[in-house]
Parts: sequence; structure tokens; C-alpha cells
Amino acid sequence: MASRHLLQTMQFTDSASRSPWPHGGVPPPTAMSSPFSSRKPRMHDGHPTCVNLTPIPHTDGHLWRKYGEKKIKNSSFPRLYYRCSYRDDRNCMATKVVQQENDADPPLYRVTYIHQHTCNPSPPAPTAADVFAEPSPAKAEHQVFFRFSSTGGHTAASADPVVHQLRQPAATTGVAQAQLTMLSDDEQPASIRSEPPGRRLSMFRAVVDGLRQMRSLVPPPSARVDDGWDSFSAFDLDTCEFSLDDELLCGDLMYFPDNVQQ
DNA sequence: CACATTTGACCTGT
DNA sequence: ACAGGTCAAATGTG
Repeated sequence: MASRHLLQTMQFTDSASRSPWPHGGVPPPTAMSSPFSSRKPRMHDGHPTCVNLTPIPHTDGHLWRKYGEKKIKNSSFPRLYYRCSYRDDRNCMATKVVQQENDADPPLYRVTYIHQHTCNPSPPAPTAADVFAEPSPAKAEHQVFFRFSSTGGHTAASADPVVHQLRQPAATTGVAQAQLTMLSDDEQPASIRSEPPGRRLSMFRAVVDGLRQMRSLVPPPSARVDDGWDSFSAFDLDTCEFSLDDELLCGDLMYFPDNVQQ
């Protein structure tokens, strides 16, 4: 699969631990509608929620305990209810609801997260202000931070925009880390959200140019199928399309090419 | 035995 | 009344 690559050091745990969201640092794949937009955290009974679509609803880096299952009207699949396993001893009120969406292979699940985890205090997730911010000299010494938006998939028509984060340590280390993630609207700076689509596209292309430079510093190994870089090898800078050649493991999430195309 | 899951009952909002 | 969310006893598992 595409997760192991280069020095077998694809690491996603850092962002996972810093994210308020249950998946490796950012919300997982889902349908989105415009550049730099994605699912918005919504309010659920006055509590923030995050709705994700994923083929692997059960592995998101947290420990859940199932507490209910309900047949839902007009749905072929039951709705599963989970709460954080640390609810009692750590007073963590995070819950999630898993609803199978279809019978595809693999099936797609809609996962609704309610409340953020308070069971495992960790440094705050990168704020929206970090997006497109110049890395500090200290940070740049260890890694280069890229976050960019693109349309995902092989065709522009079917492609929903996603926002990706690509991370790489200093080229001098010879170790590359790549992370394909997505940012919710709330994780993106308002300055970007408010930009017209054309302007956002330009910004995205500028970041992709940076990505190309970064790749030139540490070229991807050739003929490696399970190379994370392969996931980014099909960028079309004119159309901002990309494709995945293989599954990509991101944190605890498995991205499948077909799903990324959505 | 401890813990997780299952599943029907119960509760609540519309 | 109905649908959806939660509880909790029964059951399963290591």
C-alpha cells in the first residue's frame, strides 16, 4: 500500500495526536464542494459535530465502546452508537454514530462525531492560521509544511475539492514524510475561505509549485508501488487534478482511490 | 473475572 | 404514535 515509503518513515501520529478530530489530524475523506472547503463541523444538540465518510469507520485512533444499535427507517443498514471508552474514568463525552451508506466494496460509512475527546489531552491542532503560513526557522529546520487544496480524482467533473497537508522533514535528513489529509473549513483561515474560487485556485497552484520543488529535493524512489509519493505523482497543475495509484494509509484511515475520487 | 458487545426496553422530542 | 438515542441486563470473549 502507499503508506510505507522511503525510509519506512511515513508517520502520521503526530498530527493525529494534535488534532481535535478523531482521524489523523484532520477530518477524513468526505464529499466537499469547492476549493478550500470541506465538511463543516456542525452543531448537534448544541455540541460540535464532524461528519465523515469513510470505508473504515472503526479505526480512527480512539478507543470506542459500542452502546447501542438501531434500525433506522428508510435505511438498509442499522445505525451504530459508540462512546469513548474513557467516558467514565476520564469524563470524555466524545461519541460517534456510524451509519453504513451503501453496499459498495468496500462499503462507505457515514461517521458522525459528537464532542471532542477530552480523554487524551495533547497539544492543540495546527490552527487555521498555520495554513499557508511561512514555517518558522526552527520549524523549517526539521520539516517543511505544505497544506494545499486540490480537486481530487481523475476528472474535474467528479472531483470534489479536498485540502491536503504534505509534510516533509528537512531535505538534508533524506527522510521524507508525506501526509495526505484534509482540513475542515474551520481549520482553514477565514482569509482563504473568503477568497473567490479563482484566487484560491491560484493559491493552490502556488503551493503545488512548492510541492514540486520539495519533491525535487528528495525525489521519490522509482518503481515503488507502495510509495507514498506515488499518491501525489499524478498531479495536473493545470487542472489541479490528482489521482491515487494505490491505497493510502493516513493515520488510521485508509484512503482508497475510488473514494478519493468522490 | 473483567471487560466488551448484543439487544430489547425505555426515554425523549416531534 | 413514531423515530431515534440511550440504558442496562444478558451474553460473549480472552
